[in-house]
Amino acid sequence: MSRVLVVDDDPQLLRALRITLRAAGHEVVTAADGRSALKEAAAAHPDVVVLDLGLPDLDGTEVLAGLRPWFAGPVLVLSARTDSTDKVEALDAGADDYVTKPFDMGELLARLRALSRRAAPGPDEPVVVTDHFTVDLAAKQVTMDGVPVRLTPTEWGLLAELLRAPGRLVGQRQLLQAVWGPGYERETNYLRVYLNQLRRKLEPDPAHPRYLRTEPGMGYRFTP
Amino acid sequence: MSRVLVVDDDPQLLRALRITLRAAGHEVVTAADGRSALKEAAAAHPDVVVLDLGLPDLDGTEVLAGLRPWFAGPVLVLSARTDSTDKVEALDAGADDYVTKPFDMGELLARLRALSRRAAPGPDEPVVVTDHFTVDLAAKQVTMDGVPVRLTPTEWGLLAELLRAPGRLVGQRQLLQAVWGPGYERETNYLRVYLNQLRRKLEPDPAHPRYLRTEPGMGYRFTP
DNA sequence: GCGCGGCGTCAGGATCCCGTCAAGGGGGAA
DNA sequence: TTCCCCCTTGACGGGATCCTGACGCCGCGC
Repeated sequence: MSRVLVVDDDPQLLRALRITLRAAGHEVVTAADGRSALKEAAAAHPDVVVLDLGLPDLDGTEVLAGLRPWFAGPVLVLSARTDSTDKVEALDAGADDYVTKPFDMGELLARLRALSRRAAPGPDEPVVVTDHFTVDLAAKQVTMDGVPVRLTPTEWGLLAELLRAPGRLVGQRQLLQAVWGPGYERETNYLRVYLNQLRRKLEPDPAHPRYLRTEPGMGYRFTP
Repeated sequence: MSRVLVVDDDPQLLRALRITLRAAGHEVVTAADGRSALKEAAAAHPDVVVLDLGLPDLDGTEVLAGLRPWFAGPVLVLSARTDSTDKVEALDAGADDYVTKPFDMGELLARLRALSRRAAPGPDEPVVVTDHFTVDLAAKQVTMDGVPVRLTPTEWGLLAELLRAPGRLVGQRQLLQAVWGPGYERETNYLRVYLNQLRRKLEPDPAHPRYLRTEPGMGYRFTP
């Protein structure tokens, strides 16, 4: 049916999830910590990720942050923490659903079905190539003519959000919310400043953008 | 930001939701029972629906069933029932998320944000093709012979409203209200000006419109 | 033939939006 | 501590977009 990456450090729960998901017709890949989770995700190209927030090495939100720039599929977060601030944090960091432990297996499967229904058909190719520069979303690296280009975290977030939907127009609100978080939807200055910086670093002619184009009054668009 | 339809029979909760959602920058439409929910959904074209399962007239799943054939946006279900079989049932009936009452407002908003993030690539057909031009609603892009055509936000609003009902007549009042908002129903000048611009950009012979036709005294019609 | 309402067309000015630059502040590294 | 990088914020000029009014045309009814 689809490939699921399960990330959890509890071997017992991992085993139970593997059996249940297999029985439901999924192919299962597992990881027990954050680093191997990111590695497995890049290597196995899963359709869905089930992610436990309580990992030994990395914080769950760090894994989410490492995943989201290039992984377009749904991420379902598992956690023992029932506090709603934790939920809000994880959801805003890019999670699509949040289930508290202990949970019912049937419900988990139903939530996965609901998420898969919405699955973006876009190919989550971790590397974007143009005539002038190459962006490796998974490795967080940009190169022009083989020379690496240094981007600040904010520049990177903005670029990643634009590259996730090549050719599609991305509204300024969506960009602001994705990069700066909810509550910054009005700060369109930020977009102007950072788009300018990105264009200076990536565009062959920053005054006449070819890749990072502006649609006045609506948003921005990355055209390959 | 986006239009939310809230369906609940508890006036107090309805009021709280309305206030919270407004504060978060959403436009709010409400309904207190299943039948008016379906009517409102058809009339107001919401982006998201928040649906209480315990309604006086219809069962929540019936509302879902009535909504889903044509409504592609996210539906978040509210319910007092915590049993996981209820959750599975609702999720498999087409709900995208299931929150049990009582719930935290911040969490609800975060879940709505997560759902809206996914909303863009709908399962419906977001591309309209004619012999002379192609309109990609999701990417907000128009092309003629492969060459992109730039439209202003107002032109987009008008075109999108006309394309939502291919072949059907759209009244001027409906167009004005959809694009300029309530209170502009008399400004038929606007329609003349912007229809003119659209025709100049899209029609092969702007003087004799083939796709964006006028019905004198009634409105306009897009004929594929 | 005549008047009238609705529509298409055009152009000008006000307003909003975008690109650009530079200065200030905060946090992390040396 | 000091330094440096990055983020934020404000200001300004130029350009695009929107609104507005005017004019002429056409079809309809009288």
